[in-house]
Amino acid sequence: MPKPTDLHAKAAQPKSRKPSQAAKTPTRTEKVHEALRQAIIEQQLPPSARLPEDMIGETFGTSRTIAREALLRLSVEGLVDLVPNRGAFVANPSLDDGRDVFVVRRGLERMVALQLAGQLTPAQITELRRMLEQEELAGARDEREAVRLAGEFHLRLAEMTGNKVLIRYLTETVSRCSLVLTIYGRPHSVDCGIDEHRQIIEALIAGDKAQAAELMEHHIEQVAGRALLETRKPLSVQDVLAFYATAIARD
Amino acid sequence: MPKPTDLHAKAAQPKSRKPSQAAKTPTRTEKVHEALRQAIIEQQLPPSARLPEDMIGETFGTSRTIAREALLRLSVEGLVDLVPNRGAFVANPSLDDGRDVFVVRRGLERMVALQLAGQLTPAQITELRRMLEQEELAGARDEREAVRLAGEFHLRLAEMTGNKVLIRYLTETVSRCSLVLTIYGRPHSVDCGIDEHRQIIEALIAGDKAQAAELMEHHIEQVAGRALLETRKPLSVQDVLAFYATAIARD
DNA sequence: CGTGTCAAGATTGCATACGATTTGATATTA
DNA sequence: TAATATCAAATCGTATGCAATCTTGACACG
Repeated sequence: MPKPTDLHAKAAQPKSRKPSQAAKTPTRTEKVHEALRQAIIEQQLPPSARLPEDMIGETFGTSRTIAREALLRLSVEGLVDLVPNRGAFVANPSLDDGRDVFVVRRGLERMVALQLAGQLTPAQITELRRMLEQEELAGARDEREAVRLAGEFHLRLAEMTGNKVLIRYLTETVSRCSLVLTIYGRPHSVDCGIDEHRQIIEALIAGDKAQAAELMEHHIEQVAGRALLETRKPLSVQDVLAFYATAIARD
Repeated sequence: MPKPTDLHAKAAQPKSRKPSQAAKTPTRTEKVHEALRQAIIEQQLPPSARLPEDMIGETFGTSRTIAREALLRLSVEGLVDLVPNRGAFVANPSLDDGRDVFVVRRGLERMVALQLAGQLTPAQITELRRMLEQEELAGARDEREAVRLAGEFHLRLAEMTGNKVLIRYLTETVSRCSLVLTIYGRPHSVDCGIDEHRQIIEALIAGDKAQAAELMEHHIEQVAGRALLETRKPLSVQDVLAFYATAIARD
């Protein structure tokens, strides 16, 4: 590779307006991205559904360019499969893929717990307690809301670490876990045991790192177990075929 | 939000050609993406360097469209900062950002160790041993090569878990760690202690999960420590200003 | 009746055009 | 001189067009 001397621009400081920029990012791409994201994890779009750029553009009143960018972002998040020259599809992770996501999520949540134990501010504690109440309130009544709140809880914890990388990865894996659960989970049992959440908070407040990490891992294990261990639902056609395919592939 | 009933396409199976597709993905976007990635983590492009779409397109003989897509991908990897209406810049993570990346990487590497301990096949073991030899060989002589091999080692371990999510996240964090080290590390000390690598492999073979995890975490800690603890290099202008900015922002 | 071929249609890959935004320099004014 | 207004250059945001590629279904053939 030739040294791209052309690219050696002088290092200009990108006016890092970290404090101010937070407010606005309502770019059209973001909008479409978020909308699709929601649609997917709320099961409005079934796994493997086609997502042609044209149609998305039309639906949102923009051009293919925007749709394309949103799809690209979704594909790196793992919510969309981008097949070259074929188009975009809502991801349809195999059971194994699902397990992988949960494994990583468990590890990430463990990091959150370790980092937060004994570090919560009073304000954060009251906020978490309030979220817990809301969960209880919605729990019995509104299924969809309960699921949303449960996810929110985990995300909020991640945010409290202040670790941007951790936040992004956890956000992604939570989304993907939702998708996996819509495929393999039972029709929305309350995915998160509220009591488990409470225990976790207590451990975090107590500052018992080991205990908090343990509880958190166990909690995720539970959620995963409810869905993935019991292979109630029939496997998708893809899974079945994939099984035979790999069996055959052994040369 | 109106229910996008239009989007309810019938679920078409995207011919998941998992076995075959692995070979080809020489799309132009990928090429540019990879080239820029290399250039960045090999310090050919200094942090905060401008990366205008036009210029990149010209340099690689394609249009802005390609450059744009590559930059977008790089930005989600955290190697590039994308400032709306201003353009793309090589990322210039702050010291805190750097620490965050290392924290997450440590956790991810721990997952790798836990999952691999006692699970390595004989073929994998010999491969790892061979890599170790190569590292020793290059170690004293070629700095750049040594760094590359060290990264390779960690990536290869991740790949052996077979966990796609873990692989992706670790790939990303390794890249970002490289970038951080180019900013805050001393001019390329051999970033990975080869002996530490050897110990890790032994623990993995022995199947001692706790020991392997411990060694791995310690190893990453070492690498991070070599760079981040000792704030030898002066902080970047951004860091300094950010410090004063937050001091002032306290209203 | 199963299979191979091929053309039409659908959809993406990529390039290009044009308006919008930002920036920095220059001119203007108190 | 210092502050401000104005303008031109650079660069991005977005839409759109055309060629390349893939899919599908019809049709001929064995």
